[in-house]
Amino acid sequence: MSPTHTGVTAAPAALDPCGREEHPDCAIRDVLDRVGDKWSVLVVVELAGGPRRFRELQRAIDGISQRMLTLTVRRLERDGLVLRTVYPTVPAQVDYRLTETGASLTHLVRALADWSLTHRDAIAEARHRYDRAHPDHGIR
Amino acid sequence: MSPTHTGVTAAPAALDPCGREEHPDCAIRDVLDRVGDKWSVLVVVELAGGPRRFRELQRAIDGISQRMLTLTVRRLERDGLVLRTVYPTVPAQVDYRLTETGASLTHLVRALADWSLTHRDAIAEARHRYDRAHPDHGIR
DNA sequence: CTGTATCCGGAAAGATACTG
DNA sequence: CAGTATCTTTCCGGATACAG
Repeated sequence: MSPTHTGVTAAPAALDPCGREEHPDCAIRDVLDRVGDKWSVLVVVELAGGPRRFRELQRAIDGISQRMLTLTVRRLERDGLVLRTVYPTVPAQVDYRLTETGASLTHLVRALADWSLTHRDAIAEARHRYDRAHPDHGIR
Repeated sequence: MSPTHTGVTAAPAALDPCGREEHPDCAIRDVLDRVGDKWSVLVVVELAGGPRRFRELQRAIDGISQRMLTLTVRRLERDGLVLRTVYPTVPAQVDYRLTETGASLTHLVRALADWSLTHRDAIAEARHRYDRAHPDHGIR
């Protein structure tokens, strides 16, 4: 029961989000680095509704720049989450759709959204309380 | 069936990860901004194993700086995911533990980890294929 | 021990112009 | 339409010093 949990069963092990805890590269970090950036999830969410063309994505996502959309879909393509199809028409036409792997991500996204919806009010309250208690704290 | 899905039922709506699609502030983005940063998840993961003191967290997380740990736990505290308790001993002693809300996050984290474990090989392969096909592409 | 306060370098993001 | 190429700005994260 020592606070430094020297006993084998004293402290429950933390979650092991990694395949092998010996391994330094954490599995969770992998997902997060892939999905945790500003735009990837929104692209996946949009593509969950079916194939979309470049401009459709850009219009749907609101606020994303051409550059960021390009980078985002490229990364998703590279990771095998999104399939990019070019039709040799003129002007060029490209569509993006989720692969099997990418589609399996929508479950996670939905779980994320559910959690967020469930707790957003509690979180907003907590923030207000904190901000009132610590007026000039520069936390973002 | 037109590619621009002008029909009402032509294209399945994308996932709605937001409470009200009218609302601009997306729920998912909220979670992601909170949880998608470099360290928050690792802190939550560690705290899932029980309360930890500042130094314990820092030692456990490996690579995190004092500054980043402070910022991370402060944000988590502000959002009501982590409870910070100060014991007026000398030297000061502080412990952090998950709140109810914070604990509920561990489910998501586990889901994230599971997904990652399941697909990491496929993703690694996809990357190698992509990188072989597009040798000098500067994608990260 | 548990932080706060600065400073700084580099990566990410945004804006914009241009091309096939 | 679907990008690429640049340039600029912003901000995250590390290092360090110091304080309660």
